[in-house]
Amino acid sequence: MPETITQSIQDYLKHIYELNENGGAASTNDIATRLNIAPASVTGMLQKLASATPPLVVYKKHQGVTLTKSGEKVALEVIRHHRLLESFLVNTLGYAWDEVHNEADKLEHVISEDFEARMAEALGHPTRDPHGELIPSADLVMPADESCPLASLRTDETATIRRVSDDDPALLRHLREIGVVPEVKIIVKNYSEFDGNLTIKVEGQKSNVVLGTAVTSQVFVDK
Amino acid sequence: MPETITQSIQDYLKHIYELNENGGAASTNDIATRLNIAPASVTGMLQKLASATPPLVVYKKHQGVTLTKSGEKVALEVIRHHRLLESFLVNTLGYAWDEVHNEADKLEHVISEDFEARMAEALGHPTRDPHGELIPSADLVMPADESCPLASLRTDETATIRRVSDDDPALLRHLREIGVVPEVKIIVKNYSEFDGNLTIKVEGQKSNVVLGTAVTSQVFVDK
DNA sequence: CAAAAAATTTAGGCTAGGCTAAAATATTTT
DNA sequence: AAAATATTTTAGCCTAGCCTAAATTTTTTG
Repeated sequence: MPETITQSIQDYLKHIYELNENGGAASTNDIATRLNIAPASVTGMLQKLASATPPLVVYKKHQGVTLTKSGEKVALEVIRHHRLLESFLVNTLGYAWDEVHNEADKLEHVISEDFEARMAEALGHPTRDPHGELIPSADLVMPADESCPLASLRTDETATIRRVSDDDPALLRHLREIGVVPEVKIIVKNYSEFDGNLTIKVEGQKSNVVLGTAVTSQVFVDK
Repeated sequence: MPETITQSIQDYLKHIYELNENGGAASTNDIATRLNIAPASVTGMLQKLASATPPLVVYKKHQGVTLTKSGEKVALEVIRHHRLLESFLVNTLGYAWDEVHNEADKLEHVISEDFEARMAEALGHPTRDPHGELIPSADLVMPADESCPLASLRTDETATIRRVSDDDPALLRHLREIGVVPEVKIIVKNYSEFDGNLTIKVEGQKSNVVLGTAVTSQVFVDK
C-alpha cells in the first residue's frame, strides 16, 4: 500500500470502481466531473496511484485507468462503509432514503472496522442498502448484480424494481412518491420510440406514470 | 469566521477549551503535547487563529491563548458532537465506555447538524455522556460543573462519583471493575499524606480499594 | 484525410499544516 | 542577579492535493 490511504485517495478509488462497473477504463474527465475537481489534478493523482507500491490503478496515458486488486479492495471497503452507513442511518436514526447520501459520503472515510462490524451485526448483515444497492461482503466481495436499466424494457414486459441510484435526492423523493422502490413489481404499458418514455403501471398504485430516460436510466430492475 | 473551519482548527479549539477550563491561558507546549505535534507548529496555528476574522483566540506572545466567544462556540460544538457520539455509540451499538473515545474523536468533525439533532433526540437529550462528562446544550451553553477531584477528599468524607476522564481506556476498564462509575457513592476511609493515596469504600463493593493520585486526579465527585 | 474540437497531460504555482534548527524570551536555581 | 534551563518563536523547508494556462494527444467531423 502507499504509505497512507488518504480520504482523497479513497474517493478516487471509489469513483473509479463505479466508473469501471459501467464502461471499461475510467477516463480522466469522468473522474474529474465526479470528484468536482480539474482534470489536470486528476492526472496527477492517477500517476501517483499507479506508481504506488503496490499500484492501486493501472494507468496508460490518454487511456484512462482501471483498478488493481489492491485498489479494488480499498474501493470495496469504502463502498461497504457507505452502504452500511446508509442502512444504519435509515434504520437507527430515522433518516429518509434521500437524506443519507451526503452524510454517508463523509462518514465512510472515518469509521473504524469495529464500527463497520457493529453496524453489520445490528442490521443483521444486510446485502442491500435502502436504495437496493448491493453491499460488498465483510471479506470484500461484491455480489453479482443481475439487474438491468428500466430504460431497456419494452411494452408488456414485467419486472421487479431492484435498485435506484442514490445520489439525486430530488429524484429519490419523486420515486418514493410514485411507489418506485425496491422489490416492487411493474409492468410496461407503453414505450415511445421517439423520446424513450416508458408508461408503467406500478404495483399498488392506482394510475400509470410516464417516465423519461433521465429517470428510467437510473432505475434498475430484474426481469 | 475564517474562510473555513478545518478539522485541524476544530481540534485546536477543542483542546484549548479544555486547557482553559483548568488553568487560565493554554500554553503552546500543552497544546502541542495534546495534539501530538511540534510546539513550533502550534505557534503558527495560534497566530493564524488569532488573526482570523473574527478572531478565534486571544494570543499574546509567550503568554498562551484563550478562546474568544467565536472560538468557544466552535469548541463547544465539537465537544457536544463528541459527547453525544460517545453516548450514542454506547447506547446504540453496544460499545463499552472505554472503546468510544477514539471513534468519537474522528466522527465529531464530520457529522452534520442533522445527525447531531437526531442523536440527541434518540437519546432523550442527555446532559451527560457515559463518563459523566457534561454535554453542552443545543444552543452551545456548557452546564455548570460543581464537581471536584476525588484527590481533594480526606478521611471520612463522603461523595458521589460524577465523572471520569475519558481518554485512557485502561484506566476506564479498571474503574469499571472496581465500581467507580458515575452516580455511585463512596466514602474515604483513609488519606495518606505521604503519597496522596486514598483508601475508599465504593457503594456496592465488598472490599476497600486504595487509589493513587494518578487515578484520583482523573475522577471527579460531588461532596 | 485534414481540420476542428475534445480530452489529456505538462509545467508552474498556491495553501494548509506539518517539520527541524536556531534564535529569542521566560523562568528557575544557585 | 547571573547562570542554567525551559519555553516559545522565527526562519526555512516539505508534502498533499488542489489550481490555471499552455502544450499535446486523440477523436470527430466536414
